[in-house]
Amino acid sequence: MGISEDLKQSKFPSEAAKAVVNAIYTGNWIVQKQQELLKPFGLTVQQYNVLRILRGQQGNPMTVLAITERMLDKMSNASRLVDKLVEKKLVLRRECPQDRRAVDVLILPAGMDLLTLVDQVQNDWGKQFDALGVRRLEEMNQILDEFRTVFSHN
Amino acid sequence: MGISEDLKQSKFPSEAAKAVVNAIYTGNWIVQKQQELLKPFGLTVQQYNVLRILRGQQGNPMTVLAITERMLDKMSNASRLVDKLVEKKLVLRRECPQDRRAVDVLILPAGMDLLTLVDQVQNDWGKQFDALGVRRLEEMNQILDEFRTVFSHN
DNA sequence: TTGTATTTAATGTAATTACATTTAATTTTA
DNA sequence: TAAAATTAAATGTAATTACATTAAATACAA
Repeated sequence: MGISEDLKQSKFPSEAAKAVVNAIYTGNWIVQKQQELLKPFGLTVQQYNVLRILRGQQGNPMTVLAITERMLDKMSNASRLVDKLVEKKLVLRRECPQDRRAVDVLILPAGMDLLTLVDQVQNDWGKQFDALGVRRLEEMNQILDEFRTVFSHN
Repeated sequence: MGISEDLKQSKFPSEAAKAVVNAIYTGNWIVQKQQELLKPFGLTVQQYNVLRILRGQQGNPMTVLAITERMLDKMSNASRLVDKLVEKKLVLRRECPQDRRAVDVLILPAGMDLLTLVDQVQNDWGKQFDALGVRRLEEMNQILDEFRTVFSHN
């Protein structure tokens, strides 16, 4: 039931190559599930991610740059994501008084309310991973961190 | 140097929630690196992935559907990816004689040659993961497989 | 100060992706 | 067989993403 079966690929050039493929595949697999869950709420995964980041600031505003630093996908355009969320009236955008180049973004009550709804669904889904046990999940986090930090010198 | 620092998020609702975020982040992190490496060759990550799948068939043709089954991102449109590869003259598309609904796709010598070039760069990059040790990489693959199969009953 | 460099965000655009629909071929069923 | 259902791929489209450029504000250096 591993990656070999999922991708119908019996062998890999190395265990490292397999791990690379496995990590990408697992990430995509999760994102696709989340996408499904978010669809009824009219949110993309990226928009959801930005909303959660804003909530994490407990009502304090964040600049677009600060949001980008916390995003899972560094490539995506936070400016346009915020645009969409403003359109949906889930967040507020206003000029930052300290630095007029920057823009403060704040989550609105409607955004918080939507997150509350979405979280219920996402948490129900995520709960199933508890079956792995905290010990095993810690191990997974540890190993993924290690994997990325092989490159810390780059 | 873990996920907490990378995303500047000090705590997570649960170890499972952290693992979900970590898996997505790690997958994106790898894809971004690959993207960079592929750029000089004019290939997207998805196109590269399709080429490798075709090479894996050792010269045998594959239908578009068979390609889709092996793709890392099941969502993407193999038909259009093949289009791009045909445009670049890296693969050949022809009607499948057994089933005229289907289409056979074959990698061309030019495609193989390009892969050889790209592989050198990708392998150099991937080689650094060997520092983790085969044992540790096996553990990573095992744990990611487990993570996905918590849901095998869905 | 003034000119230069840097920072922050927005924008233009081309390409890609998501998703639904269509077309054509094959398989199943009545 | 003929009609209906299913399968495989292509296509239309709207949204999103990648990436370069621009615009505006601030910081820095001569």
